[in-house]
Amino acid sequence: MSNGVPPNPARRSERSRQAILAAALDLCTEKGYARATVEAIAARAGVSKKTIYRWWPSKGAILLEAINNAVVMTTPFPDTGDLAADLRTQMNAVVRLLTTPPLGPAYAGILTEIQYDDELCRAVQDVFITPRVQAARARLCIARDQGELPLDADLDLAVELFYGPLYYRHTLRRPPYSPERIATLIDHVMRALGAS
Amino acid sequence: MSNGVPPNPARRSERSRQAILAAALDLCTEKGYARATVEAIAARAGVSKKTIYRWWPSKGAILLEAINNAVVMTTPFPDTGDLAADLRTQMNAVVRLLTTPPLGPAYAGILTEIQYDDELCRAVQDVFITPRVQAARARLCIARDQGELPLDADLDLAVELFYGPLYYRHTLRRPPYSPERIATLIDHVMRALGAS
Amino acid sequence: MSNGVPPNPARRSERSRQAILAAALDLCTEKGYARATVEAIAARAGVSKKTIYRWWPSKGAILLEAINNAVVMTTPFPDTGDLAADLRTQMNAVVRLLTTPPLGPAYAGILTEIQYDDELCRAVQDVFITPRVQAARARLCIARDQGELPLDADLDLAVELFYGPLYYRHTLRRPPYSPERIATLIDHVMRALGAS
Amino acid sequence: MSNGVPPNPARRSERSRQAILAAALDLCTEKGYARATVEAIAARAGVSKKTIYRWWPSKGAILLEAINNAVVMTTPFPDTGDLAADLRTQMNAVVRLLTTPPLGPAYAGILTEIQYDDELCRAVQDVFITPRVQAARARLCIARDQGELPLDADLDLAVELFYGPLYYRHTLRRPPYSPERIATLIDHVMRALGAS
DNA sequence: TTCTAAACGAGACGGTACGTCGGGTCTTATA
DNA sequence: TATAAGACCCGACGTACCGTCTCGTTTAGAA
Repeated sequence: MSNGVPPNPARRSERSRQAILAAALDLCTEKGYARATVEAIAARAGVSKKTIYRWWPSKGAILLEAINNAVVMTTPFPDTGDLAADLRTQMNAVVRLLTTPPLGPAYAGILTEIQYDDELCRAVQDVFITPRVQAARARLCIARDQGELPLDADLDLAVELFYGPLYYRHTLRRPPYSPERIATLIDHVMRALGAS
Repeated sequence: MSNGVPPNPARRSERSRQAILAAALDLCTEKGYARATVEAIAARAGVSKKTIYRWWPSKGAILLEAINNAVVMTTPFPDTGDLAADLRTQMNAVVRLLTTPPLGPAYAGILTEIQYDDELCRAVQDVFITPRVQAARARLCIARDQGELPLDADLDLAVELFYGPLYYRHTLRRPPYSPERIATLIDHVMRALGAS
Repeated sequence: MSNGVPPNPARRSERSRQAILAAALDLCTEKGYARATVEAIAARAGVSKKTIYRWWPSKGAILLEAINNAVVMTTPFPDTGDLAADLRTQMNAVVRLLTTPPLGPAYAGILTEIQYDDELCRAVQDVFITPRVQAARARLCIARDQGELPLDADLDLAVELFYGPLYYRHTLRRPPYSPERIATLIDHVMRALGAS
Repeated sequence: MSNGVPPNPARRSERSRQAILAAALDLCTEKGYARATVEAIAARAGVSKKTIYRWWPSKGAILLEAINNAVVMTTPFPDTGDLAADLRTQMNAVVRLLTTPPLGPAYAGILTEIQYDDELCRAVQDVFITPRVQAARARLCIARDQGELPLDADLDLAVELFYGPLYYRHTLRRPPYSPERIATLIDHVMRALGAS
């Protein structure tokens, strides 16, 4: 399936790479994930399809890189010492990621693609999901150590109780959580975890 | 863009309809949602593509009907008087729906399709999601009236706390909830809601 | 290929027959032979496709009947005693048949259809071509008997020399013969035949 | 309706082109013009339909090129100094073209297609008909200059008197001219033109 | 005059082919 | 040797008609 000889990254055109990532995000925003075809991305970026397939295995992979590029610098998990406040910050950011251009359509598209593309799924887990889940869990761990959560709190379940409803709404295309609703959600889950 | 004349349902071939629904589910199971093309469904069902497009606007619509056909008779929301037990029953059924052939692949495919297809999205809401959400909510309502939940319990949030984590796992392709884990989840959410 | 039981002509609906013939000619004129589909003819005539296929084996057969209906009463081969004049009359009529609505497009279409449809070809020969060729030959025969042509004139060749150029222009879609040009053509052929 | 960008002929695959032309002629011979569909040609040639539509607007255009390829090298209008003999040679070749595989079915099909397809008609005129008509006329011109025909001979009419009957027989699907009959035809037309 | 078998309108059906689109691979020329 | 350009094979799309086949509903000839 793959080429015999992998390309030499040293000779890669950074100019093309940036153009492709930008074109991919733009097209996702303008026409939606499904119509942002590799063909269209190549045309928009002024790039050959071959160049795209040389460096990425699929459209999803391009957008994963594009999103990661954009998000990586903006969102370490906050730690102000107030767990609920930090969760509000973070969860609102997730809702924004799921719903707001330019990243929203791209991320939503990736979430559909991983249902069919195992390779992409692995990549998304590795570079995107797992680190963020770990970060969230680590923040909860700190909160527990500082007494904001009981010692026996089920932190893995906690993560899913916090984020599950957000993804539930997205997957079923219900209206996204408002900040107020997120606050309510956090209160409930904290209570579920046995917080004071 | 649309048809001139809508077809006459009275003259519809039930034989073809059944063959199409069965072929669609089978192909979804065998080759996955993406490869279950309209072309392949038509061939498998021994039916012309025109017949498919006469009655359904898209592949997703076929599978929605197929799933609804299969599920409608098996799952009214149970009411044994024990809310937690009923939730366990129901939520395990949802996990099964999301993961187990022949319906799993089809339902998963539909959940991706509604991200792009507004008409299908509306149909899925109307015939599938909303009735089931309402049924769940109604069951919680009964539980509240019977004192299993406090009078001020936020039932809408409750639904999302129960089902959110299930869809979260599915959307991110994490391993599905086990029955034990579901029990734990239910315990936590009951506590979040302030159950005794 | 054919039905078990042939239909009973006594019970045939004359109303439908007329509507079909008219619709076929109209559609041929409006959209051309190729777009005058059986489907469109049925719709235009307010008639079921089954009714068409019950009485005609193909679109070409409909139009053959339509043309024959229209032409049969207007054109016996003229005989004024002046062969050249009669030929002018007749050949101008042929050019008109080949070029002028409502019969032109239909006849042109039939001439293409007989290249592929042997049954239609036989029908066209029997009901249309052969009688007219015979009539022309008969007229030439009379002319020969009356001394307008030599006794040894090759009448079969004559027919083809008269009509051949007309069909040549039609088949190659060159501009049709003008009346003047027809006169010249007749003069030449008369000379070829050895007329005084 | 038309394409955005015309393809670049320099990059064209000669291999595919040859395969397509050969497949088109073969299928025409084997199954007839009507059944030689673009789909079948593509399959036979081992080529995608896209490749066909990239370079030809229609099936007729393919066969026009195929025929022209095959005929161009074999038939300049002969000039042995004996007009009647040259006409015999040439007209027999035309009868063969109209009746004999592999070119006969293809040429016959094109002659029907040009009745509906104006673009193809223009192409056929330009690359096939007009040059050959001109060549015939030029040969007659030479004959006239050399005294084989009178100075005032109507050469345009002559061409149509020679070839008209051939096309007449073809269009009406009468049996093709035999060489002997062609000789008789030529004699008559020469006399019509006033040859000595 | 009534009955009844047919022809009828409507149009759904299984097919074949259409012309288009995009995927992923491969070739050619340029820098 | 990576690139832009883009032709290539392939598979699927959604549409158009084909000719066949039910369906009720007229309707016209025999009873």
